[in-house]
Amino acid sequence: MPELPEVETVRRGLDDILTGHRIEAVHIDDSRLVQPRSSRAVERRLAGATVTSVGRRGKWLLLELDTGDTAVHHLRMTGSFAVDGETLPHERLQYVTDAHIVRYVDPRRFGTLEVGKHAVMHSMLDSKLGPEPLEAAWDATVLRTSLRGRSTTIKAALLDQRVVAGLGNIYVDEALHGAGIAPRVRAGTLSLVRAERLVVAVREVLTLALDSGGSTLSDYRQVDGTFGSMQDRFLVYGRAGEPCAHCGRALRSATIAGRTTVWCTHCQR
DNA sequence: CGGTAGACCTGACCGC
DNA sequence: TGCGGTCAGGTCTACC
Repeated sequence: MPELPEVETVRRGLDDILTGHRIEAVHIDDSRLVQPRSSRAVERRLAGATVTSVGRRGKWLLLELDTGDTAVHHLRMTGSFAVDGETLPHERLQYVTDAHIVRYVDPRRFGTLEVGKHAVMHSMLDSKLGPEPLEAAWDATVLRTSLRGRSTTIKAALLDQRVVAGLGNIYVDEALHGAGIAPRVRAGTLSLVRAERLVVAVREVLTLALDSGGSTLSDYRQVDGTFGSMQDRFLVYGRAGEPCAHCGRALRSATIAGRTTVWCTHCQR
């Protein structure tokens, strides 16, 4: 589920709830969650720490702690957080703070939690992630440089977190539609003009999604329990066979880069 | 180097 | 109602 807009929405919710508060206890109920597996050690390591900020890098959430540690969550497909209330189905972890109980829920248990020293966690993320798409440092020239010589499709390239951090299957399809670029275009052949259009389209769709509180499909919701509304604004994702919003022709679907991909064969070249 | 399938899990949904 | 098949927002690994 969660791509950059959903993870950023969760970050803002967690920042409001956790920053400045002391973690009294952590309860982990999923032997797969912690990497590398030692739930009890992580529970002990986090207990007593105060959260100094909640950050995000790509699709990763970072709880910065006054102990010098960073707790790094990845939600994968179905992870989400909720605050207070009753125990939820598929609850895998609780942060019990001096003010709230923060619950991590993940039906499919793909999500991960890693805890380590601040510098270690940040360099781990930097080693696997490219630039943030909403930061000015990422532009058409940077994008073209990262795509140079790559024969793979633009769809696969945008899903590659080393090219740009935070896009997933939904927002790649939406951005390619916005930019008028077909998903099978060879990444290394993108002209500067088209790269500029793509950067603009990525920023537009991510900004719209952030303003909508993210997309709610089945699992995702905001930390306060409210739903996002970006799913109502998708122009291509989940709309195979429906008319293109621009030209009215039926949207086409195929598997590209191993993922279901939807696009308009007329508007996207 | 690059690409694609398979694995990791569970639930929802569809057709019979 | 129940069963089997298919699909899902992500990433990593094995293999060609």
